[in-house]
Amino acid sequence: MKLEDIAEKAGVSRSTVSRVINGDRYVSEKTRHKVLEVIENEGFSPNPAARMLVTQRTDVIGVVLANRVEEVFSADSPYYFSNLIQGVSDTAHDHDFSMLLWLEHSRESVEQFYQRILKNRLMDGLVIAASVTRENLLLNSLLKSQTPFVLLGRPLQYEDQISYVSVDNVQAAQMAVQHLLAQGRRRIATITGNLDDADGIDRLEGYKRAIQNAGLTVDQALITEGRFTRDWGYLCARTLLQRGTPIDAVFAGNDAIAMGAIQAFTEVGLRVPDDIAIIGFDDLPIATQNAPHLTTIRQPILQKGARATILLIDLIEGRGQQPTQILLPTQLVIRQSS
Amino acid sequence: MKLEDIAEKAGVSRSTVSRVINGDRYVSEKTRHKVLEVIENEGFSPNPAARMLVTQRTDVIGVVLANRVEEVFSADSPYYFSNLIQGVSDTAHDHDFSMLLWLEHSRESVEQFYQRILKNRLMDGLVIAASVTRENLLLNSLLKSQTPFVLLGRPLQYEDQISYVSVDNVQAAQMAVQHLLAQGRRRIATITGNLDDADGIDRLEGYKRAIQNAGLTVDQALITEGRFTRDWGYLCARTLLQRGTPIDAVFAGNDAIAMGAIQAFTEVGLRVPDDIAIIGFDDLPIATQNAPHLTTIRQPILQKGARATILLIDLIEGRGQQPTQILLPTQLVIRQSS
DNA sequence: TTGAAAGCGCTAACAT
DNA sequence: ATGTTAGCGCTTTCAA
Repeated sequence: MKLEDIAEKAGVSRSTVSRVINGDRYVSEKTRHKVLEVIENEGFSPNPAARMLVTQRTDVIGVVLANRVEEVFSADSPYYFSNLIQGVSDTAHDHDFSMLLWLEHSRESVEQFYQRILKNRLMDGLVIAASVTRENLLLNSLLKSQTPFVLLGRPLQYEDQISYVSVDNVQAAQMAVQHLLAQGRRRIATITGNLDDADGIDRLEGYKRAIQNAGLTVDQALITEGRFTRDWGYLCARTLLQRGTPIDAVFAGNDAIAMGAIQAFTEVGLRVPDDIAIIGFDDLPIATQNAPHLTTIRQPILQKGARATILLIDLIEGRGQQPTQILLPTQLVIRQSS
Repeated sequence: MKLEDIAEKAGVSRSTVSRVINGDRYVSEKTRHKVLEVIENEGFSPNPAARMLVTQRTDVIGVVLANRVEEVFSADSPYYFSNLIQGVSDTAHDHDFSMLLWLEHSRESVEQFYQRILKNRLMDGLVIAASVTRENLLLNSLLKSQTPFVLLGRPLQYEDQISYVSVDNVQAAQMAVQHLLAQGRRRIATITGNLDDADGIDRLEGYKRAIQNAGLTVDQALITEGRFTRDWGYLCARTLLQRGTPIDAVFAGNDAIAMGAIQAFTEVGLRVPDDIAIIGFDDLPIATQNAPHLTTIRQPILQKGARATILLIDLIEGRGQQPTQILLPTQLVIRQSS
């Protein structure tokens, strides 16, 4: 079934059917009705390939989850990326876009992965959720080819040339540590997330600022460099314990880290929050699924995906040409662990 | 940049370039080399719209996650669907397909959702991960239009006309309950998953068979109908407690249910496994993230996605026309909760 | 307000 | 082994 068949059945020309489908104003009510009726009866929808070929638009966006598979969807935080995708998906479909999902294959290099994406010409633009150190190839090619894209998270390079959506990690981390300070804690440690990632870097920066603003000095013995996983949280907490430096609170780079840390502290008989307070970041479901419920910073994950997609579609449709940066608000959620 | 530009630079015709790109045998080594060199230099890849238009193939598959959003990606088990998607994605890309992801929008009806998918003509076929009661519209239309598709999970209708990949839930559930029986448990209750879903139905069936095979009688007071979520597990466990019927073990429809049940039992002072044994289904990460570690049935989630995709691509490419059903093996994983 | 016709970039049948 | 040519099903001038 094609346009021409509809045209014939409706007694009009191809062009008129096309006009009806595309909402052109210059069609009489009468013919419009007739044509819509035939389309409805036949359950017709236009061939997207033919349309793409002439319009040079696909109405498809790509979503790139560029962290290594195991980190993205494995043990700890599938929730985070799942919600991101849901936010993108909802918004995309609101604007009649479909969504091509790109996941790194376990048996391929990052370079191959990016090549695969770049070679695919089925997308009008990309939403990229990835730690950005590794994707110079991707970012460079995209910038060079003028392909519209929006980053989820602050890029470490070209910050002013790139549209992105994030939260104010520095400010949020400060808020977290200030909360611990307000509880009377003074020996506040931190277990960072990945420090090749703006989220990790900025949260550490916020920690330091809060400590300094309180008139304390930043003590390297209180800082452990981890990754955004539960296992790393566990390991880094043990490292802190082994160092022997007294601590009465920990600011964790995210909730997964916090859960691992709680486990480590609990195992050696420390009580949370009595002996040691813990605060996380994200407010994932795991935050409230075990005792003690986790005090944490809530960030609007779904909205991050949604706003990024709106931004991308604006870019694709030629609205708002210059790079835009959006920081979404966060919220301190006080529970039992602090 | 198009085929013709490459042709010109390589000093050959459009068709020859096309032949090289599509691996046609009838090209001399010399020209093939020349053409590939130009393609490489220019970073050319062919316009998929043009190719689709003539080949009537898109090399795109769709993945439909048709449960309500909240159930798919929310609190409990994003892990399950995430891994499914990863399995599909890996396999799709092995065969040079891209993957269009379909998530139900929070503000749309199932019917609208399915219409949206059916109207999109950008896919050669579909992998459908959904409880199947609700998608008569989808299945019917797909069957009628001869669109290739593969179901993840056994369909409740048209079972012999439909290709699907699942595990042998009946047998697996029997294995689970037999394990409890072997531990000397005799008052074995079950908290089912959704009973409008083949997984839920078949696991209940397996439970009943195991009970009967052991010479016991199925007691309705030991059966609670739940859903595949932690919350339902919690609620149904409380229901069991309120009924007052003595129980010494619970077969949960999945791990999320099991976790909720453990919480409910622990809250009233029951010890797992001393007072009550629990067994789950899936073997998600949550199974080992809290004490006691959960005894459960492991199912190969990634492989489910992978096999379904292979099946789908076979269908698309005209191999193996008749509907195929695949049941993947499961495994009893004995841990602390039993 | 409508129709005729050109052309988007590719593949594949046919010719050579 | 390579080139020529006719579409694939749409949108979009241009003309009427």
